[in-house]
Amino acid sequence: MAGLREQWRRTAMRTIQERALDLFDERGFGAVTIEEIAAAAEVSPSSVYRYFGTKEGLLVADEFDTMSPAALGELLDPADPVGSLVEVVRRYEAPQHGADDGPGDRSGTDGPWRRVRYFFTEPSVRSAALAAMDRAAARIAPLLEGGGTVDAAQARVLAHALTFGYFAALETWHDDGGTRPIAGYVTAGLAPLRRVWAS
Amino acid sequence: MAGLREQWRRTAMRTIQERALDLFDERGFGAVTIEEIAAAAEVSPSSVYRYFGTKEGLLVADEFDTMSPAALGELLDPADPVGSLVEVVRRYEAPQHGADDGPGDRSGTDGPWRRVRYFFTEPSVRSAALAAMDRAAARIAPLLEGGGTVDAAQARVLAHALTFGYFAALETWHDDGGTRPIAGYVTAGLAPLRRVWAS
DNA sequence: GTCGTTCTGACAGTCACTCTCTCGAACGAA
DNA sequence: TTCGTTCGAGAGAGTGACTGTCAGAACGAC
Repeated sequence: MAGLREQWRRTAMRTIQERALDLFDERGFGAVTIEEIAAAAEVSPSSVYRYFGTKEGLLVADEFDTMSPAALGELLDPADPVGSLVEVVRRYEAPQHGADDGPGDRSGTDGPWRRVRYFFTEPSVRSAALAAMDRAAARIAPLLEGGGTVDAAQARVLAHALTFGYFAALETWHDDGGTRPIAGYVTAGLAPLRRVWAS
Repeated sequence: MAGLREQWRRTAMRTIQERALDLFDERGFGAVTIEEIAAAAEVSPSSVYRYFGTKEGLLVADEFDTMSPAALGELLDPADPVGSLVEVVRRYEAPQHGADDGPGDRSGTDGPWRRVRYFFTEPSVRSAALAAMDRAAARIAPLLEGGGTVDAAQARVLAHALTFGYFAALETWHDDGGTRPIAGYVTAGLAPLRRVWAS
């Protein structure tokens, strides 16, 4: 059912991303070419572009981008978007999101840290991450009109406030060293925004 | 005092920007090369890069980027940032911001419309605009800690909420055709955010 | 097995952007 | 005014991200 083709596509994407991360960590983002990444992953450069679009996409590729609107709607409570966001982050942070290697040293594996670090150290990647936040905002904006207390324009503003507020919290987390759980930073950082939806 | 050098630099930047806009409007952003812009403005391509850094910078170059922190501090009231923002937009929209051509047809001249249009029609320009908002947020964040009611992390979140909320309002304005004043869209769109600073 | 579709890799081309170097013109001081 | 100094402009070459197109191969359905 999974489709043999689709299955191989996923594993190919994973290995490309991993090889890319390896090279980036080793020599720096700017010093690695797409061609080298393709060679390391044993695919053609064309495939890298087909899968990720841009070089930055290798780091920013986001499962939320491909999530269906319906699934997104279940995640987000229009009455308490900040709480929903914290919950999503908390679930996302739970184990299993470190590839499926057993317990042990987690520093070099694939916590969020490894990818996200580049959001805040590599300007072009930061820009791409901002664009991803922007796309996310466009998707959740309609979901915020729920209560009927805000119109479409305000929903758009609040969606941007949420997604980029999240981004800001993520940066604080990064600046702190990226050790403590992200959810705490989101809870604390976005606390003032809760007043928007307070009764 | 103005420095003869600095003066010519400014006029050069103006003409480059105007020629670029002309070409973009005529043939589309993607179909114009830096080389053509440089030729039209009678400067070298090197100068275009020196002045604006990137092709998108031609449209996103922002006087707030170069504004001193002190001047920024005077514009922004930590107790009512939304009101301050509206006030800045209102002042920015007042006449005189249309170059120094006399009254008359304003459609083709240089209202905000002409540049801002590309923020929402050209993806790469949108991305650059988001980056500019991000830089602005980094600059105003420290100013929001005024009351002592928010810490640095929360100030960063709120700064992003403000700047990208503004961006969202701007997009609504654009989608509406860009005719009515922007300040109205900012006031209406950011209204829910006022609750954050409500006593 | 066979056909239509879809994905892949190869290739070439464009252009944004960087780096380096040289020259001339503006600046500050005598 | 004049003489160093400094700064910016232009020229040129190079890199690499990204875009198209195309032929061939693997896949899925029958």
